[in-house]
Amino acid sequence: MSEEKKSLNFLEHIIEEDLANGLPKNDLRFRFPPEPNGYLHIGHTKAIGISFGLGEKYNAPVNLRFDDTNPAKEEQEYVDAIKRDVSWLGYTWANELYSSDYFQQLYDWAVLLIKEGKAYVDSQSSEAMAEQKGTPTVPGVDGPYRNRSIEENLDLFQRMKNGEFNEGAHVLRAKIDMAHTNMLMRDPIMYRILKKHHHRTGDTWCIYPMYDWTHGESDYIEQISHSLCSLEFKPHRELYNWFKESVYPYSQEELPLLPKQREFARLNLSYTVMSKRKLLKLVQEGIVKGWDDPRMPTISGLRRRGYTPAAIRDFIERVGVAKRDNVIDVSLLEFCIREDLNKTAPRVMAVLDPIKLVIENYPSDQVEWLEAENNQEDESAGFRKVPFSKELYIEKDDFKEEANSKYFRLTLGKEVRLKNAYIIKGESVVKDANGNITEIRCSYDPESLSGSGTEASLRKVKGTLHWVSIKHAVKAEVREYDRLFMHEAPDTDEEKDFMEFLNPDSLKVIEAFVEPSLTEAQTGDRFQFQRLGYFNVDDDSTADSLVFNKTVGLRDNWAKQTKPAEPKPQTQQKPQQNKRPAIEVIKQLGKKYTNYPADKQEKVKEEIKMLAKEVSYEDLQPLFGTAAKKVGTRIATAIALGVLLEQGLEKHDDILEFIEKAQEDTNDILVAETANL
RNA sequence: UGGCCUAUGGUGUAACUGGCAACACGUCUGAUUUUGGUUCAGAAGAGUCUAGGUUCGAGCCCUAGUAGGCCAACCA
Repeated sequence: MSEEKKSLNFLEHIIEEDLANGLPKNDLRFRFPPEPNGYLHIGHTKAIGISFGLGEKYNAPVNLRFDDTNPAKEEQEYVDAIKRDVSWLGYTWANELYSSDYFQQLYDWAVLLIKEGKAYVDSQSSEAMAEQKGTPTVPGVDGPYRNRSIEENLDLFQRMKNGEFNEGAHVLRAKIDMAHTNMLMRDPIMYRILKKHHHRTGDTWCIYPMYDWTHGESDYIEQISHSLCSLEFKPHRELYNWFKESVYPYSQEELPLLPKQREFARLNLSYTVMSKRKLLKLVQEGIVKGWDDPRMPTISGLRRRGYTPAAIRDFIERVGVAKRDNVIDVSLLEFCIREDLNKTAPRVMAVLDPIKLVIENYPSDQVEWLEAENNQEDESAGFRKVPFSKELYIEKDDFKEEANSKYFRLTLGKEVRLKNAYIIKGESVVKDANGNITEIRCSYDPESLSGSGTEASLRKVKGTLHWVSIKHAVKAEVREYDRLFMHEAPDTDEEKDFMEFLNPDSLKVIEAFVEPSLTEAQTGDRFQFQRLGYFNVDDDSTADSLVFNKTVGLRDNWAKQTKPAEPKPQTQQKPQQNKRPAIEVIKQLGKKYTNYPADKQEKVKEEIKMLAKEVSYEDLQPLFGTAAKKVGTRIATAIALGVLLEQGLEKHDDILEFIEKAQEDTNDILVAETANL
């Protein structure tokens, strides 16, 4: 009875392999190590989901460890926000820990490293050190303090710790190799003097350890088995290993397990940015109202926007884990939240862009409280009452004086159903002096009440409209959001700053009318405004002035048909394809050539001819040797060759040979293309 | 002119130690529907960056290219 096995991602493969090679399952331990210098965003959720997800999968502890080694940037406010966000997502950490808890241990180990000659105090300016460090292509050179005596190093380091020196006077460096191809191995700094107050250790320390030294050893101290981080830390792995192996002999009795760092590609989401620095800029420049602005990709922003933890976790699951750079389409995130909310959100009626509808044959003073189902996807959701009367608001978009048969909504002379109420027929319109419609007049069929079971009520009409009784309508502010940036990957453009792609219309504030039941709604409550989308009650909402956020719209096939004009944003052009040499493109086009239908082949052929004009004989020549079975490539070569010959290329022997072989081929196209060369 | 990493439909991820490329989103049909939603049925779309090699057989292995990413903070 094997449940179909879910395929593993590469991290799970690594763990399975370690387990198979004898790592006890009980030794599995993970960690999520945020620096408390900003708010968590959806990108972090991936890292959280990976490590906490693995913890859940293998029933292993996951530590929440604050990587707080830089007192200049870190604050308690961020610690609190991070804890709140991780909890909100529904994860439970085994221990709440701080790198700063290990400062003493780190210091003790550093002293031992100095004694072994593996670390030294450097007393140069940062500029001088940077110069000696070299560049990726130029090896570094040793600095003048590199070979200080162990005694001097010990003395200096001790005095650094005691606060005898000013910031910048000295640093402690690991002594590795200034000419190493990995720049991180060129005697990396382990400690710097920082006379700053730390949010946890106060003024106890005036030297603070750097990331590489701290992070790996914190993993080691916590006996983390798999330390998972994003790809940009790949080069750090070598140093991570150097440090941990250097320290291992000191503590192998108490700390037998050496952690293993592995790296995955971080998440990018289309039409937004995903770096704390850039998000902070949006906050500081007032582009958004704060870290929790519903347009922000922060966890707190998504939460305020109405996203659910379940939807976000589902999203992370679907996104997968691998090692290549990626840009996830927001439509996947939207799919996840719709899927969750569709099952759980109560339906209500709200009109965002109202126009008055008068039912001429409905008694002026009559009010009916009609039965409305709260959620047809959830039987337990029950029913509520909505008031109906002679004068209603409907959506402006839901009426046209005349329209073709594809338009299912209200027109003059046609019937539609009012959701939960009656079938109506458009009769006439009232216009102002400028010809704008100010009022729609209709008649209703008193026999057609929803759910009454009468023959009239069962009549099929093509459209159903939502509405709200004017007399009973409640005013509410609705905030509609659009993407923050116009560019799919705003921070990848080489010339333009990401701020240049800001969408000026990312927020639209609307005065809407909602059904009266919504006066009961509490902050955070989520609803489906029928036919419109999902909305939640914003933090700014009060009892007498409701504020809603639009979480996400419903899928809308009608809108797609109406304006297919929206040009597919050009941004999907792969930058690589733009810069690719013509010959490369020709090869690619050729490869698929034989699969294309005839008309497409014509097009591709023209394209190849265009490209061939940029190709030299030297480019093309190697393709003459293309394997016989790769017919497409040979066809493309033939087409391109034709262009070159036309331009006066001489027929070398290898060209003749190529043509000769092609003529003998069984593929008609190839034969035809080479026939008149 | 250096080192490291990556390359599979529009997007993202699969394909157990080589066996004629799967799933999801998106797109497009059709059915159902008192939400142009949901649900259901179906379709299109990749010969796996290129070339060569090993093999009976390569997305997986080897070689050489090409393209993209990361690396020069007393940040993490």
